[in-house]
Amino acid sequence: MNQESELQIFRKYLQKKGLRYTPEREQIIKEIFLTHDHFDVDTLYLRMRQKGLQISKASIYRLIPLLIEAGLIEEVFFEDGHMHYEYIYGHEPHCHLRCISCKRIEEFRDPHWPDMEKMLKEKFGYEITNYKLEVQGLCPACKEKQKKE
Amino acid sequence: MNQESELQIFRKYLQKKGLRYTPEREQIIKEIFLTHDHFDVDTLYLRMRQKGLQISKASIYRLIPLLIEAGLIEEVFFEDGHMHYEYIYGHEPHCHLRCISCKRIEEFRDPHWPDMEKMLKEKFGYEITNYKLEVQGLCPACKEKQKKE
DNA sequence: GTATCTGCAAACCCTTTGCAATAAG
DNA sequence: CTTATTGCAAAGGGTTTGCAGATAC
Repeated sequence: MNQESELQIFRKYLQKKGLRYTPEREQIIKEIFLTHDHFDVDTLYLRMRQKGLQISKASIYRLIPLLIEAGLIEEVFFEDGHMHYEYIYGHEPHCHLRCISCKRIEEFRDPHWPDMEKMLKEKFGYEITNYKLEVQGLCPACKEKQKKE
Repeated sequence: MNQESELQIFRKYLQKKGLRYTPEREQIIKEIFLTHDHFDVDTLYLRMRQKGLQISKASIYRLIPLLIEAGLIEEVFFEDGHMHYEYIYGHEPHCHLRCISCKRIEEFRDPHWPDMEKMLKEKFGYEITNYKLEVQGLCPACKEKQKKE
């Protein structure tokens, strides 16, 4: 569950695919691993630049599909014209509750998911690969603000 | 629940906002109302052109936020580089199960949602405006195909 | 009459891609 | 040594926007 083992998972994935483990890829992955927050390409890129790491955006864009296929990150939502990702490996699956006003995000577990998954398998015959429950609303603070207006 | 009443809902919405009910808007809305399928801007635009309706894409793009705010349509998912919408007014809320291979979509009800909504309100104090449960997987047909390969 | 709406084309922005040089295995 | 990867800059594609003329109210 430490950083070493996640890098190793990715190395194995690359090996299996005949792809290469480069310093650039290692730097990007380490930067993603640093936090469990959601991220987007531009923010990640700027964060790395500020640290003096010179990585091109193209390399980040090219790495993302690999990380998704390796099961390390996931698309979480599309907002403000670009995709947002989340580093998921080793973390319990969770859902997102977003405030439509201040964009704050709360995470929560869906206790019903195992039942739902079973139901979907039985009813539709699908092999489920992932699920995403996204709830939107007004957080308490923004609800207050609206009242005052 | 018929077409007339949905148009009226939209007219009221426009009136309240000081906006105008134009023939172009009416044509676009009627076209969206024709089917309950998911749609995207380009498909809608081409469908209208084939019928000889001359509407600019800009007008469709400008109308969409209004329809969402009026509660008539909803973003359902972002795929293949563009957003997909769904006409929701008067329809029971439902979730989507998508095949990652053939892109087929099944709809289903989430029987646990009322419980979840209650839980989220109590735990986080949010006023919930909408939710989206999106499940991905392999449909039975695509599962068969993969076995053979 | 006034403010909104339209179509058009250009601008925008995120993402992808072609290329020549570089580097991993 | 072969093939994948890099950075760059240009291209791509969906969406937004500025504008001038038209139109709803």
